[in-house]
Amino acid sequence: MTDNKSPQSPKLLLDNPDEVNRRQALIRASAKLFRDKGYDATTVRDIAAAVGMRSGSPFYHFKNKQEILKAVMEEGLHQGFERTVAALAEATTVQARFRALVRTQYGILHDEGSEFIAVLLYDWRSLPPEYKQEIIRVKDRYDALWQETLRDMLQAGLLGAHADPEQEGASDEKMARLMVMGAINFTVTWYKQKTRPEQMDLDALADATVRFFMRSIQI
Amino acid sequence: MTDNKSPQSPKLLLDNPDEVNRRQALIRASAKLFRDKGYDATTVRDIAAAVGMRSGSPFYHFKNKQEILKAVMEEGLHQGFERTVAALAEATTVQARFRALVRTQYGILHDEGSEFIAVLLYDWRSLPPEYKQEIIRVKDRYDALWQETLRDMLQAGLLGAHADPEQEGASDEKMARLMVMGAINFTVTWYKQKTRPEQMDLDALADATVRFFMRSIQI
DNA sequence: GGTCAAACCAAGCACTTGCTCTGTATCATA
DNA sequence: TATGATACAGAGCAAGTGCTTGGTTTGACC
Repeated sequence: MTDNKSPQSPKLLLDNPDEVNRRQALIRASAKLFRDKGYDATTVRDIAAAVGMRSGSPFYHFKNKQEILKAVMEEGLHQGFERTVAALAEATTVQARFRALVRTQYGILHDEGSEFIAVLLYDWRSLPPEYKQEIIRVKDRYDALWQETLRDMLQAGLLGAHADPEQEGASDEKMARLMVMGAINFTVTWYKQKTRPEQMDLDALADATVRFFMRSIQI
Repeated sequence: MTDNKSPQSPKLLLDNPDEVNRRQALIRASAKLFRDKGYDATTVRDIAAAVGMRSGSPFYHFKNKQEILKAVMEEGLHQGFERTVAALAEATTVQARFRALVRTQYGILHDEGSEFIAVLLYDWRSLPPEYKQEIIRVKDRYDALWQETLRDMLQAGLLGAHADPEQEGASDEKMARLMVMGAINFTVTWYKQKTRPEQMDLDALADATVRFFMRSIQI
């Protein structure tokens, strides 16, 4: 016995303009499943069923399961990059840019239908090494967006222990990025949206995060 | 074909006093494997081979694979709790206790042979819900150790944006813990020991972390 | 109306997985 | 010396796994 369901009716192409590309539907469905159960615990049959396919059909779009994982991560990085660039474009001051970075990252991690980066963080070790390098290349550009603003923050004395003008520099910048992004990214392990009403929403979470990390300006 | 190796020679009981208990050896070996490849990607045969058993033998010590995962996490929390309590006992000032917490947590996460908590963070979702509750109970006591010191830090104005005496309190304390522990715990995704010589060791990493989070004392 | 590619199904293969079950070597104790 | 408990080995089963392969449907285009 293999699959059993009603016969095919491939009219999704015209019905749902959002998913003209069935490949994109597979990526989105896979991201949700990977985020919930993990890459290894998600079977190809799960993925296929989530988009109304049979178990063998995803391999028309991807040559193997690992390429689905890679596609999910790439999708996340590209979406994340564009969202971050757009958010930074609207911010003028350093403080506003920092707040924009934080808020956008929370959205990327926790918005509905945006499970890609969470998968990247969770299932990184499931990705074959040859794929890792390609992803890292995109991730570096992503990190650079943060690094720039954090450097300005440090120089302005808005971050870190004390505003010491003659400090190491690059090492501190990297440390600042790892700590701030670490704290934010780690929310994927504990933050659950829409569970309880008293739960902070993403705006409140971003505010609290900015408040915690950013030093008040010494007037 | 199943396993094939030399016949058994069960003298480990007296040879290796560290692992009088073979169950403990299974837990330790499993922790390493889980940490490397993840729970789902680690087979029972991997675990058995790591301690010189055949594929069916671990089930003499554990009723199923999930109980091995649970045992790994419990071991991690108990070890972590004791290490943390011991470290706090030697620290007197608030700053020293904070530094002790940070340094100990890094050790728990990255010391050789101490992969339990990393597994807890990585493979939490692989644990069946009925087991999760038991673990959470222990984890809460663990978190309380942090909460106490962080509260003192906040009240002394050593943490957070500004030392505002009449602030919310409990909410801030929790946020502080989530941010600080998040940043530290997230190092499991990027910190690799003993790779390159210029890499920070755990002491340097702890110092940099404390420096980043802790405000200098206003003299 | 015939052709063709895109997109999928149906069926299954080869292999792996967690786990069981029976037997057995070892040691402690009576 | 008999007996029971401990701690495995050995063999394998049933279910599930990623993936392949050949055929089928659909819509587009000349």
